[in-house]
Amino acid sequence: MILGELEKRVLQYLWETTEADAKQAHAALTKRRGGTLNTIQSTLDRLFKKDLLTRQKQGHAYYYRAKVGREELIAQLIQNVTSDFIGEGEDHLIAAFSSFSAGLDDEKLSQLEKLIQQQRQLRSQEDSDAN
Amino acid sequence: MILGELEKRVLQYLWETTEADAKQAHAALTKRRGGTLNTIQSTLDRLFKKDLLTRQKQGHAYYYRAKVGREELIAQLIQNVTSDFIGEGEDHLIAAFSSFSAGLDDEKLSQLEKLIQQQRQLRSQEDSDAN
DNA sequence: CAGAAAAACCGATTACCTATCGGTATTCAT
DNA sequence: ATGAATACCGATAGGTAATCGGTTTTTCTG
Repeated sequence: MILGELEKRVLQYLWETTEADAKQAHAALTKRRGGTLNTIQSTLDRLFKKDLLTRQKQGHAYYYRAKVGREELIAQLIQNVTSDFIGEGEDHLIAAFSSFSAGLDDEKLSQLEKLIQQQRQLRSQEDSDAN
Repeated sequence: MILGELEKRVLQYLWETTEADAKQAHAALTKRRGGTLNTIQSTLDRLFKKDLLTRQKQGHAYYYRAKVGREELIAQLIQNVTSDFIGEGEDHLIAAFSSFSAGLDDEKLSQLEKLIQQQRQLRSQEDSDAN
């Protein structure tokens, strides 16, 4: 799935704003770029059809919300763009790490390790929560 | 940068084969999909213009080689597709990790840690090599 | 060197997608 | 019911991949 320039901006806007209708989005996004309400409307619609937004009618207008968070979308995009190059049983992140590792300095490596620890910690907590 | 379906196949073929001209690529790729030599030729040319291949004339034909390896390309693609969502000072891999971590089991986490260790080791070796 | 063969190159077409916007149909509130 | 607000539809422009026919250029060979 490919995201156009405007679609990306709309998504980012919705992440900030939580919820908006076409009019609000248009007001917010058109300060620095022109374009009619209709353009925003069809962009929202496209994103909705791509299953990236939810919507709900309130009064006249649909109110849209992002259905996926930033992290989740990033994960989706990475999978889409790399899946053709990643074989069965191979993990996307592992492949990504192999791709990036050469460009990482010591600090970044440590940072990653910390994140891994955090993730582990998070899980043991969840486990005890479940009991 | 977006890669079309055929472009991806051609790249994968070149990673396997190291070097090939249009004719060879056509022979290899067209068994299961039809298409003329010309199609392969223009695809090779497009990839060349995208700076993903190098070429060199030998006899009649250009012989093409992949200019980027698989890992490198994956890294490029990830950066392209995510850069709009990643702020200054934020690292792509770190962001990717955040995106994927929820989907990783313990084994994958350990695998990542190992890779990080390897990367560190690799560096200390390079350091001593340099001396 | 001339002619033939091979491949590159050029241009057109099709298909798909985003961005854009005008015009019409709906819907809602009063 | 009527008018305003919004959704919906359809058309257009612009970009890129895939496809392929036809022409030009290059290279090999006799």
